[in-house]
Formats: sequence, structure tokens, C-alpha cells
Amino acid sequence: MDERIMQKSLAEHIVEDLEEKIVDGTLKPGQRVIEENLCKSFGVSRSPVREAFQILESRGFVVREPRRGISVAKITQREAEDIYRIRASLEGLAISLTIQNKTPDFLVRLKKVHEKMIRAAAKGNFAAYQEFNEKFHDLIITTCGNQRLIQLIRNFDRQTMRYRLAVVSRPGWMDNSTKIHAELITAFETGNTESAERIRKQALLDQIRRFAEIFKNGVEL
Amino acid sequence: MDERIMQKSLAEHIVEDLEEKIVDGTLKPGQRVIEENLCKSFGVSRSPVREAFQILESRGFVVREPRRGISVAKITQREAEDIYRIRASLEGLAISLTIQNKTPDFLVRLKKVHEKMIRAAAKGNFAAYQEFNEKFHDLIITTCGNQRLIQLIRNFDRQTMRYRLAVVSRPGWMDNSTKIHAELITAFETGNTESAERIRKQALLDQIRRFAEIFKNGVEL
DNA sequence: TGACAGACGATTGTCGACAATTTAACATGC
DNA sequence: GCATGTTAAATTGTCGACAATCGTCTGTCA
Repeated sequence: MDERIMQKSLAEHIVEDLEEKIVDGTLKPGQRVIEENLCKSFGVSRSPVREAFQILESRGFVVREPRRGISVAKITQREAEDIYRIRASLEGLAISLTIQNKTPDFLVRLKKVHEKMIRAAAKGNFAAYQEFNEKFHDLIITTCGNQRLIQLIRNFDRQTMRYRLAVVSRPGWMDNSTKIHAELITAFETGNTESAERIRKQALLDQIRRFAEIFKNGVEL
Repeated sequence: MDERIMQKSLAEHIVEDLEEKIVDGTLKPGQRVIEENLCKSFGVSRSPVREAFQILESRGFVVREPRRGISVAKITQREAEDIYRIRASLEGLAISLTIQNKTPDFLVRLKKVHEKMIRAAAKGNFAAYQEFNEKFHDLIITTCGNQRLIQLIRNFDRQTMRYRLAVVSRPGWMDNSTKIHAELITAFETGNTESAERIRKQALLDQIRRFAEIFKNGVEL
């Protein structure tokens, strides 16, 4: 190791890199990951690599079989359902807290993102739409103020993100999504907690059905 | 290391031991924990100890300041509130799932535990009452069938467990608790999901107030 | 006497090597 | 030809040591 300029732990870098590769599909679910290979490609020893695996395991991105090594976590249909049910509950809570905590500029910012989404949709710019979609929900979540809750939701989101493409790349998805966001904004404006919660929960629960279809069509786990 | 009989990882043992010590208060919140000391007391090298810390950190029992080492996690009043809000939401979900999933013997077993609790209360056996109380809720949670949910709730429960004593050792707590359990059982019997959820959520939210009092009275963080 | 600089000690981050175990390959016998 | 036992390779679990960093103590100077 020569570069001592970086002040943030070596393992963290590996975590970020691997998590990104898992999320974007470079590393496939079920794929075995050998420590030593990573040591070479990162040019470090096994200690930070193992530490990184530990963190990734705790976040649910990899699984470790005691003497068998590490592989990228698969998600069964059952687990996807489990996760989405939890998320629905958690995001419901987040929304109710956000409505309590919201400052005046929250709605302004939310609407701004929403408009950008609409413009992206009009241009058919799917990638941009996706990006603003994430920003939209992220804004709602982070405004809730409950740090642990934010962390939990973010993590679950990233765990299922690699299957997202299959979920969102369906005809009419953008239109449906836009409609839901508009409804959410209305609920936020009127401070209708119950309505906002219900809308978001339903949207997430609907995704469970999409997942079921995906699994039926035999996606690579 | 001489004993190679054990098949389950060395770090896991350390995790269990430390988590127990943190939960039961042997290790105080905020207390610094030095790796090498543990190495000596466990008779192992630093690798498994560090691995254990990694796991404990991910579970929220210790915090690591980048170059400063590790200390037992404190819980601020704010965090306690945050955690209990999340738990309320999560346990609400668990209860609704349990009512969907429950087999005939679930209620039988639940009632059996409940009766043991009442007997323990009659004898003034606080420790036994506590034990059955945990079993009561654990039975409800595990019956929900959502593994990730079970894990999450268990972990949050253990994180706040070290403050439990201060919460439950209040006059009238056993009576109140018994009453709530009776109501819960009724709700389970009639399959009244909404009622069961509400009762449990309220009980957890009430504990937030207790925590506020504890913090006011200046407990050791 | 008080503040600052430098050196020392303590502790964590990282490394390379050894030990243990699992997987795979191979040879042997029926 | 197939099953089975044995050996070899690959990979993980664990170890002790070195390097980097942070906190503290001490000594000097104003």
C-alpha cells in the first residue's frame, strides 16, 4: 500500500465497489466470489476484503456458508415478497413521520422533482425518469427524520434493486407511476396521512405481484 | 487453539458472548472495548475478534469511530424513540401476518404461556414472569413466517433490552401487561387483525414515554 | 505559570503465512 | 462400468507481526 492519502477505510471502498457490482448485475446472484481473486484485483490483502464481505453479508448482499465461502445472495420469490411487505410497512411509517416533520420547502422540492419526471417521461428518457423517480422517493424517506428507518429502507431498496429493471420496464409503468406520484403529492398537500400511506403501501404491494410474474417467467433467480 | 471439536466459527462465539454482556449490562453503554484485551480473555488472535466486532456493529450493539476504536453503543432518547416507532410498525405487520398464518395450536400454546405468566405474577416471581412475557411475544412474532421480519424485530428487541429493566420494574407493570395480553388473545381468537395490531402498537408506543422518563431521571445513557 | 512542540505509548489498520477443511480428481476393486 | 476410498488442489479460518495514527505526557520557552 502506497497511497495513504485516503482517509476513509480501505474496506469501505471494496464494499462500495462490490455493492455496486451486485446491484447493477455485474455480479450475478448465486455467483461464487473468491477472496483471493478480489485481493489481486484490488491489490490488497485478505483482511480488508474479509471485512468488506462481513459488511456486505450484514446488508444481505452476499451469503456465507460456513466453510464453503461466499456467494452473491439470491432472492427467492418468497424472500422478495417478505422484503416488500416489510418495506410497505416501513415506508408507510416514514410517510406518516414525513407529514409530521415536513418543512414548507419539502413540497416545493417534491413538486420540482415530479415535474422533471414528467418532462423526462415526455421525452421518453427512461434513465432520467428512473433517476428522478428514485430522488422523489428518497426525498420523502429522508424527510422523515428517523435515521434508522432511513437506513433500513435504503438497504432493502438496494437489495431488490437488481430486479427493479424487470419490474419497471413494463408497458405503462411510467404512466402509472406518474399518476401515483401525483396522488401522493395531493395527499401530502392536504396532510392526509392515511391516504398517503395507503397509496404508497399499495404501490409496493403491487410490485410483489410483478415479482411473482418475473419468477414465473424464470428470471435468473 | 486446541479445541477443534466445535464446528461453529470462532467469531460467532465471541459475538454471542459480547452481545450477552452488552444486553445484560456487564458492558456499559459508551464503554470503550479494546481488541487486544478481548484477544487475551478469549485466547484468540485479533482476526476473529475484529470479525465479531464487525457483526456487532452491523447489529447496532457497538459503534466504531474510524481511527478511535470501538465502544458499546449508547442509545439517546431520540434513538430509543426511533427504534420503538419502527418496532411498533414492524410488530404490527408481524401480528397481521400471524393472524393469517396461525395454525390451530398457536392459540393453545399462546394461552398456555399466558397462564404461566399469570401464575408467575400471582407468586410475585418477577423473573419467571419476564421470561414468559418474552416467550409470549416471541411466539407471536415467529408465527408470522417472514424470516427477515423476525430477525429485524429480534434485533431491535435486543438492542433496547438493556434498558428494559428500568421500563418494566414499575409499579403496576405486571398487571397492565397481563391485561394487554388478555386483550391480545381475544383479538387473536376472533381474528380481529386491526384490534390486535392497535393494541400491540399502542403498548410499544407507550414504552416510548417510559423511556423519556428514564432519560429525564438521568440513567447512565 | 501557562501554552505549545515534540516524543513516547497505546491502539487500530493492514499484511503475509500457516493450519484446517472442503472440493475435485484419480486410482482401485468389484 | 460404477461405486468407493485415497490423495491432491483450492479456499477459508486463524495467527502473529509490522505500519500508521491518535492521545498523552513531558519539557521548554515566553
